[in-house]
Amino acid sequence: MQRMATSSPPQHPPGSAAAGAPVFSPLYQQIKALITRSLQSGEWKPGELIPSEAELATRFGVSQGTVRKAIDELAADNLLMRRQGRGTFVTTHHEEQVKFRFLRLVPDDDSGPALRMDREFLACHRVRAAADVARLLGVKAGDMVLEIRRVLRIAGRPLVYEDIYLPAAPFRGLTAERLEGYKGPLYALFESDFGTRMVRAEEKIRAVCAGADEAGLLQVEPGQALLSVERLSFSYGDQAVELRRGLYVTTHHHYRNTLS
Amino acid sequence: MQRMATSSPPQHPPGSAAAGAPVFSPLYQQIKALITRSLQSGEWKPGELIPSEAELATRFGVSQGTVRKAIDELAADNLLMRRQGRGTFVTTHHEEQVKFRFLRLVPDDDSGPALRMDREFLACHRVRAAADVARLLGVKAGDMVLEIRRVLRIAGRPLVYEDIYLPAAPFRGLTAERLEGYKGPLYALFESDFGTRMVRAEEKIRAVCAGADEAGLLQVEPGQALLSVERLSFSYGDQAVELRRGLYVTTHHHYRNTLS
DNA sequence: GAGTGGTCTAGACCACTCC
DNA sequence: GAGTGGTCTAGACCACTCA
Repeated sequence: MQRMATSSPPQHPPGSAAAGAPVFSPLYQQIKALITRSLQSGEWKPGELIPSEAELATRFGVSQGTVRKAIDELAADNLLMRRQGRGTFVTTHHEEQVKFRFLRLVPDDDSGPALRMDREFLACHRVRAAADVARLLGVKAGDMVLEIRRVLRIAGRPLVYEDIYLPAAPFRGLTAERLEGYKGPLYALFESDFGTRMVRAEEKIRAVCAGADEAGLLQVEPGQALLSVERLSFSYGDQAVELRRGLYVTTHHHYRNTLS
Repeated sequence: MQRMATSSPPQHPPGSAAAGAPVFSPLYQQIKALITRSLQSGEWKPGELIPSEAELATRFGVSQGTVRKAIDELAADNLLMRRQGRGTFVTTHHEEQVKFRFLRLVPDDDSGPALRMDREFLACHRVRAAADVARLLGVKAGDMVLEIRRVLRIAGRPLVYEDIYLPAAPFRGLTAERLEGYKGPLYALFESDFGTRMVRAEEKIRAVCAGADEAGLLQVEPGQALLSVERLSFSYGDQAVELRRGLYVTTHHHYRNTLS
């Protein structure tokens, strides 16, 4: 492994990242990129054990400490999971603990046992992407996208209505039947069946009043306040692969966030 | 520095943290605790430079690498800030970049220049804590707390209404006049005048309909949907020191969150 | 007991900031 | 050039898991 030198002319003023300047890149960042590439290419699949630190150090020709630092950061980003004595594993959405990494809605009274969430799929069809959807997903306006609509219920009461958009190409073959038959989280299905792992997401949250349609779907009064959550999810390499527009009923649940 | 041994009887079954078992504590965690204590005691004040890694290593009798790992974690928790070539500084709320660490409301169209936020204080008085407020702040119901009410405006339009509760004791001397005269963020004032640093916070977010009073204060129609944000802020040692109930107008702004 | 990640050390050298 | 944090190495030992 070659270190990227701060090559020849040290002409650019200190502190300024001059245009196109060959900036210093630490070795462990390069290792991190190599590991990420192996994850992306499917060399190590979600849930699997990756080679030991010593093995990777040999493979990349660096010290174990350098591999360690790379893995540290990937673990901090939730791409890998370390387990002392066992090894380092690729993170997966098929795991109890990770189930609520993306849905941040929790019961106001969380003392009782966690209730099972029921899902009803209302639609799953191909449509042409509207301009805003296309822009966010990084496809051309009018390109085909998959649209999924569903309602989540808890103890029979509607809690969430979601409108989900996926680029058609990578999710070819995703049908209503497949959705109905699948038990786990949607992101686990995407991971298993389509090799697309959601790694990161950004949400825009606002309060809106329920319109007639939404009120009907969520069994609330028209005009009731609902939490509107627009989520853009990214896979490896910061590629946007899902747009989700949700309406949450927050009468007995709330969106939980931690600031630090 | 003594390492905490996994003391005598290794009787508890592996993997289970048996009651009161003297668990293994790495050296760097102990160093981290010592540094935190110095921060809490005011030995190093917000904005100040702390001793160099080498100096701390000597003081604590450990290697620089161990101090480094401790500082790494404190920096990740936003308690310290490293600056290559200059040193390590205590984080402070008096800094441009940190201004919006806690207020996550951003304009829908963030292309224009950031607009200045105007503040109007509606109240600042001592009241007896209601049961729920007392519980969250960790004081006894009926104890005195400080209540501050304010409205934030942007370009003259009301954006946020907040009802803030502080335990009376540590904030003795905080008056309406002091609030009016202060330019920076509230958390910067708390830090400078009362030695209380907000380090972490938890928010519960829901959607509510504006009542008559709230609609008046925020200049919206009664019944309009508002974002309700209840924030509990913590200082060093996970001590709750502020409860804030806010209502955000999200017609041209949204709450931004990142999931990973 | 072998293998894994986790901690700790000591030392070298690099990049950055400031005088 | 002195001082700081940032990177990288090599090696020792520890805690944990599993066979």
